[in-house]
Amino acid sequence: MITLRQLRYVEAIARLGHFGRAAEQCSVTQPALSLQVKLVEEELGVSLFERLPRGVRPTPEGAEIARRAARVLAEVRDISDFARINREPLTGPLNLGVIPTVAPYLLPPMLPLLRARHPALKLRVRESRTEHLLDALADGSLDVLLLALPVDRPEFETMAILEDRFLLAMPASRKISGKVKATAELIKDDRLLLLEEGHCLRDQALAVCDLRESETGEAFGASSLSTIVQLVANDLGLTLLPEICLSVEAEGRGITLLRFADPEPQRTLGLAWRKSSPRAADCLALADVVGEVGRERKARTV
Amino acid sequence: MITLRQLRYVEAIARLGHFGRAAEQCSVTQPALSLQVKLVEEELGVSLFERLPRGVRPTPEGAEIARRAARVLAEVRDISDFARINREPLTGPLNLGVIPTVAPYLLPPMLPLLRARHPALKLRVRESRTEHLLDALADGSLDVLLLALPVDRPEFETMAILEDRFLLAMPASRKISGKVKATAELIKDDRLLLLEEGHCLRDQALAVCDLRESETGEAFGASSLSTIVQLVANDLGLTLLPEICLSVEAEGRGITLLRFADPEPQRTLGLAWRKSSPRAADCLALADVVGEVGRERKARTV
DNA sequence: TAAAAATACTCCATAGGTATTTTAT
DNA sequence: ATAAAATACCTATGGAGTATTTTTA
Repeated sequence: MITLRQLRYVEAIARLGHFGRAAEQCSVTQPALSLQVKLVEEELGVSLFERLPRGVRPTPEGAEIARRAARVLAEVRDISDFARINREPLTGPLNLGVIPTVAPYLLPPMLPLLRARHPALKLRVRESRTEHLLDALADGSLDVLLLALPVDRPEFETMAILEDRFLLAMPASRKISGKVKATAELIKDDRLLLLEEGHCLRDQALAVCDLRESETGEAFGASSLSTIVQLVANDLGLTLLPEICLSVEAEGRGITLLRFADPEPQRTLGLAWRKSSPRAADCLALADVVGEVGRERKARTV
Repeated sequence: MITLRQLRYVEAIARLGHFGRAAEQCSVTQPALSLQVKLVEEELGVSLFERLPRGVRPTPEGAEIARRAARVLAEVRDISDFARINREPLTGPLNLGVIPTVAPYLLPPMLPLLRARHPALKLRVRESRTEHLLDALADGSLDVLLLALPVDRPEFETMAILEDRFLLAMPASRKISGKVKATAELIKDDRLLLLEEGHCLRDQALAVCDLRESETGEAFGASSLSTIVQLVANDLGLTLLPEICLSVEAEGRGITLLRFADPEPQRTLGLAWRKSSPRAADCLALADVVGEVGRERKARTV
């Protein structure tokens, strides 16, 4: 019967192409590896490695078996992680991905709070656009994402945390009664400033204004909301801002904000993780922190 | 470090709810199991089972870990299977699913051929409609399907084997010049007889005639092509027949067949299997047999 | 109190280590 | 000729068995 130890050895040898180095990485001697590999080859009745004078090369079957072994080993690691995470949520390394239209506004208050509540957490943050984050989540280089829902990949679990309303930002120079509500028509008569393509916020803003990508004309594509706010302040157009960014981007910047009439357009922020992830408990704990910070941020600005 | 043996024990105990019976199934003594479970619980720091006076119940964490263990064990079994299948394709048990509009025509010639070429193969066949077959393939109760492509599930690998043209079947009483070609219009003026809902052939026939499901009127839903052929022979309507069925269903039955004009409508028959299946080599060997039988059957009839 | 799991203790199979030989270019 | 894998042989860990005790509704 095959053992996990044997799969570890086979995987390491396939990866390194060398019994000696694999032995070192597995913290055993080379003969120990040789023996186990021999046993596996006998048990399975296939030759796993082609022995060359300067190392080994996996046979086609060996390569496939090593790939499968790697999957098995990862899942076994997941079992240990699952147990540890359930024992003590938010400890150890956690790779978090955040979209650029959320990171600058929610991370600053989140990080100290996480540090205080979960001192054993080693958070590693990556900021990137939705599409890249989803790919990284799928291949395991990220554990959990903070982004705008919905996410259409069925292999991911998601959890909505926060409704983030959109407000219309216009130059402060325009005199508007405090009672006026924003509408899509108001925007169509002016120039809508957007983030560059690939930002989900761009697509959401277009949807709010009921515009297709093709109708945007020569719309400038900014790479950050601060840039856009500067442009708006200088009367170069209008934009939509999510409320979580207001305290950072809108105060004292020479812009006026207008709430939309009900139903107010909004995006839903939440977490996403692999359904098979052992860190579901972590995600729930993280969701608490995100929700807390988000609510506090909203309260401050609307 | 956790071992596969421990995962086997944990999985068996969770499944049976009883150390003693699990020990029996694992062919070890109960104390051996108890010890290994204890080691796992210590290593993971989680209690896996709630000990009751008449057996045990998995804790929530224990249940999740047992589920993951079952996955790991299945994948390890896959590794062994993969090796065995590569050593000797088409040996051992293989669960094949076939759609009802293919099974009666390709299986009869396939089975003796498989028996002759792969005497060690223990083929188990299930005949059902596409949807059920796909579900069974997904949950592992079938290993490979013989059906009409395409299949839209990304977790399955498919391989096209055979183009199976459709011919128009009409009552022999109608006098038609041998030169006339069938067209969709010819069918619309008459009554199209179809299989009951759920058969992919029904949908394909509707597509050929450019009809929606809603336009079929009170179309009778037959459960087999032979029934339909009888109806056609008695001048109750027309139907489309795939060429692989002709030698069985069309000879001496009082119907006339009409080829379609180019491009002739057709369905593509092929195999589907889980991408992760260890039996890809089996599938290729099986594809050879299907292709051979299919070509021979077509040659006989067109 | 009775069924079932845990413990105590012994044994042995097997993984691993050291020293050495064989292999392949 | 040389790097690297295979083999020989010994050691020791840990998994399994038998007998027995403890646990819990």
